[in-house]
Amino acid sequence: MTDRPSFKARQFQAREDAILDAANRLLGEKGYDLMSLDDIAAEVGIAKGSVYKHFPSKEALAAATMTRLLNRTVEEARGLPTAAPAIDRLRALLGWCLRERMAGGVPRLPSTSPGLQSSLLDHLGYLDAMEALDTMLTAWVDEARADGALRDDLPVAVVLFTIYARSCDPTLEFLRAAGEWSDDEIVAFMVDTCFAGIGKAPAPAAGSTGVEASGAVAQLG
Amino acid sequence: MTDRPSFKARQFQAREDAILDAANRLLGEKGYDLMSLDDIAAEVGIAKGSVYKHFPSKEALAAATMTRLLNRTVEEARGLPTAAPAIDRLRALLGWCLRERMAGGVPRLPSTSPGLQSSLLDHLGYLDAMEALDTMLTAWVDEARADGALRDDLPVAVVLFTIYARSCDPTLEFLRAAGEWSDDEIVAFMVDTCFAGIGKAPAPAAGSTGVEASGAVAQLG
DNA sequence: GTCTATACTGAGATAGAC
DNA sequence: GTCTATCTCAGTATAGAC
Repeated sequence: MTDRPSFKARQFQAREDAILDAANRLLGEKGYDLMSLDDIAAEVGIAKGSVYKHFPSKEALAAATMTRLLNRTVEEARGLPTAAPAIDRLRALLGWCLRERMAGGVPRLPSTSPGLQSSLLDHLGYLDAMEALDTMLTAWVDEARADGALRDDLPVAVVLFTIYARSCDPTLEFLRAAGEWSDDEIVAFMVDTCFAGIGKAPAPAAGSTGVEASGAVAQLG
Repeated sequence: MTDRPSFKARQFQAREDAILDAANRLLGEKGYDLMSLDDIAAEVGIAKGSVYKHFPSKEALAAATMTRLLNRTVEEARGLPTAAPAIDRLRALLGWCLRERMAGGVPRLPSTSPGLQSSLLDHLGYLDAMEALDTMLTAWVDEARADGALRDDLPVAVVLFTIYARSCDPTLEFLRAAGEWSDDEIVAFMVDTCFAGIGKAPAPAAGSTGVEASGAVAQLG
C-alpha cells in the first residue's frame, strides 16, 4: 500500500505541480480568460497537448489551481497559534493572503469569470476547502465578537465578505504602482483600514480593546 | 453653428447611446473579454458590422463606455450639495456608485483586463475625466481630514483607493446572493464598513465627530 | 449607413506517430 | 506520456450590395 512511487510517477507529479505553479502565476497576472494553454505550456516547457494528460480541460485546470490555493490557505489558518486572540488570527490571515499575492500573483475572485464559477461548483475539492475555511473563519469571527474586538451590529456575512474582498482588493496593485511604500507598509495599511476603517474613531481610550497597534499585528503569522 | 441636428443625425446618436448602454450592461455582467460584439449587436437589434460605423474597435467602444460612466460620476459628484461636510459627500458618492452597480451593472475595474487598460490610456477623454475626479476627491479627503472626520495617519492615496476599491467590491454581489438584506441595507453596510471598519471602536463619546449614524448618510445624494 | 457574407486569427481540444 | 500536426469554433474585423 505504501510503495514509494516510481521515478516516472514522481516525475509526472513534479510536472503536474509545475503546471499548477504556472497556472497560479498566470491566473494572477492575466486572469482566467486571458490565460491561454499555450502560455502554460511555454512556461512549463512542455507541449500544449501534454497538459491534457494532466487535466481534462482548461476549466478543470483552473479549478484545481484554485483548490490548491484554498487548501494552502486553510493550512495556513490551521497553523496560526490558537493561543492568540481570534482578532489577531483574522488579521494575520488577511496579511498572509496579501503577502502571498505580492509574492506570486494569486488568482482573483471566481466572480470575475462567470464560466469558471460554475466549473468550481462541480469541483468537489474546492467546495470542501471552501466550507472548511468558512466554518473556521465564522468561528473566529464569533470568538472575536465575544472578545469585544469586532462590531456586533453587523451580520457575520458582512464581516467575512469584507475581509475576503480585501484579500483580493486591487488597492494592493495601485499602492504598489505608486512606489512610495514598502510591501510591508502596504500590507499594514490594507489590513488596518479593513478592520479599523478610514474614518477617525472618536477619542480612543488607552489600551482598552486591542484595536490599536493594528499594523504590526499583521506580521503575526 | 447651433443648427438642430437632422432627424437622421439624431437617430444615429440615439443608436450610439443604445450601443453604449448595451456595452455598459454587458461589461458589468460578463467583463471585457467575455463580452462579444455579437452580444452587443443582438441586444441593440442591429447588425454586428454596423457597430463599426460608430466605434473603430471593441477596445474603443469599451473605452468610450468607461469614459461616459466616469463622466457621469464626476457629474454626480459636482451635483452633491457643497454645503454638506466633505465626509458626507464622500459617503454619498460611494453610495451612489454602489446603487448604480445594483441598477445597471457597472463595468469592473480596468485592472481586470490588461489589454483594455492600455487602450484606456490612449483615450484622452478617459484621462481627463479621471484626473477631474481624482482632483475633486483629493480635495474632499483633505477637507474631511481638516474636519477631523478622517484619519490623518494614512496617506491620501490609501484612503482614496480604499474608497475606489469598495465601489467595485464583489461583496455587493455576495450579499445580494445571500438574499437576506434589502439593497439599501447592503449599501449601508458597505459604505459603513468602508469608513468605520469592522472592528469595534472603543467607547465612542456621544455625538462627537459625526462617525456615528453612518449608514443613513449614504442616502444623502 | 445599414445589412449580409466572409476573411482572418487565436485558442481549446483531439489524433496519431514514437 | 510526450510530441507534432490538425480540427473546430468563436469572435474581431472587413468587403460589397443596396
